[in-house]
Amino acid sequence: MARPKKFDDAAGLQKALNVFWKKGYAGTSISDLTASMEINAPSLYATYGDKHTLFVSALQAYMQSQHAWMRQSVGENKPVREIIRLLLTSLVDDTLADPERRGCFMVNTITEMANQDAQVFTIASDNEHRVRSILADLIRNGQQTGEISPDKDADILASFLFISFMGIRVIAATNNNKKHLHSALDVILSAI
Amino acid sequence: MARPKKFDDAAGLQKALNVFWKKGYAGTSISDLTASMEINAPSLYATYGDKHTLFVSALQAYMQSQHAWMRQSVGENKPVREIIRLLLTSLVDDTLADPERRGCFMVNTITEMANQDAQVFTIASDNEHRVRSILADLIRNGQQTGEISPDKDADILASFLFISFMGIRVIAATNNNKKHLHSALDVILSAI
DNA sequence: GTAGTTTTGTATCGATCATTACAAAACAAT
DNA sequence: ATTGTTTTGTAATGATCGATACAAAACTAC
Repeated sequence: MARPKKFDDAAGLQKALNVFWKKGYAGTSISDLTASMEINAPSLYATYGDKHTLFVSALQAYMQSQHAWMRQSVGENKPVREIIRLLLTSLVDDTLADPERRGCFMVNTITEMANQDAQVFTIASDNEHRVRSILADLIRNGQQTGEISPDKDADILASFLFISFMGIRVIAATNNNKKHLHSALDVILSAI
Repeated sequence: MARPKKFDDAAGLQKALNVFWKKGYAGTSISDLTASMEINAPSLYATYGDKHTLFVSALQAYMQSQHAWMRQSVGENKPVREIIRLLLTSLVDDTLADPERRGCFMVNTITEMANQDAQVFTIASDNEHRVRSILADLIRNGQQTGEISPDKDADILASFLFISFMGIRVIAATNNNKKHLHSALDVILSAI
């Protein structure tokens, strides 16, 4: 019926995501994208729309993978405190393991664009609500099992954890002392 | 001896800082800068060097003002816990008070450039060391007065606080619920 | 007022930006 | 083999990018 595509849409989106993640929105050119995705500009525009549309698609794909990781971790059959520790430690370890030290694509996008781009702002707000919700459910879970004091406000604790998540992602850009960061995680856990 | 300048160097640098703060490095054009600073491109280049040099100057000016604010707060004759609370609350309040919601210029710069720009990386690392040092001294102070347990590691607590600082700056970009954020500060303080 | 010095304004440099016209190419259906 | 459809590659669009050449302008010193 027609000439077949020689590239995979989802794989191309992932390539674009990696470029945006490394260089940011304004710092990424269409040339950067076409080079990494190994497609021509017309194919890029026909498949993904313009630069901003492609960026939003990449950001949403990233967000979904993050939520999936978090939900999977939260769903494991382990003590709640251990799950929180695993979330924190793998956040540190994964951030330090990236040879390009790109931090968190969502954090990078928030600090670059949330104050200028209404669509990005909406996505970031939505992300915050969802992550806080997942964390609050986890904490309520721990309150039911007796691991966490029922006197504490689960929503507030979730916000505290969310702040810690964001902070870790920023710190790990300049501090790669894993032992030291892990010690800081103990302090975070002591507040839960 | 020569034609006099019609603008103030320091004021121009502050204008440039505000533009970079709002739009980021890659998102700011020379036109943006000359428009805000109300000077011509040749004057800009003659006075501040090229775009990157000007950016670094702006970043260092911002960093120094932040350190000055922090040192002044830390030096006040108040209980240590109260000082920490004041640091945290004014961090939240100031971030929310900015009508442009620009967050923290240092955080924005780290997430945009620390993985790509060696000079920015060095400045960010230096900033981290200095701030952590100020916070660690403050905590050791509190340990001497008996406000903070001497069993705790002041350097680790300082890192924890630094993480919280960075996280707050990111969160406040999408969450402007002051009451809720202040409640999260209670959790932070409970860990000290 | 003239000479010397530095800043200013204008105008422009080549390079790159995001985006698209257009036609050749590659397939399926007939 | 021809037709119809979609993707591809090439090439180019006007706009803007960071950075500068050049000369008029504005001051001081003499």
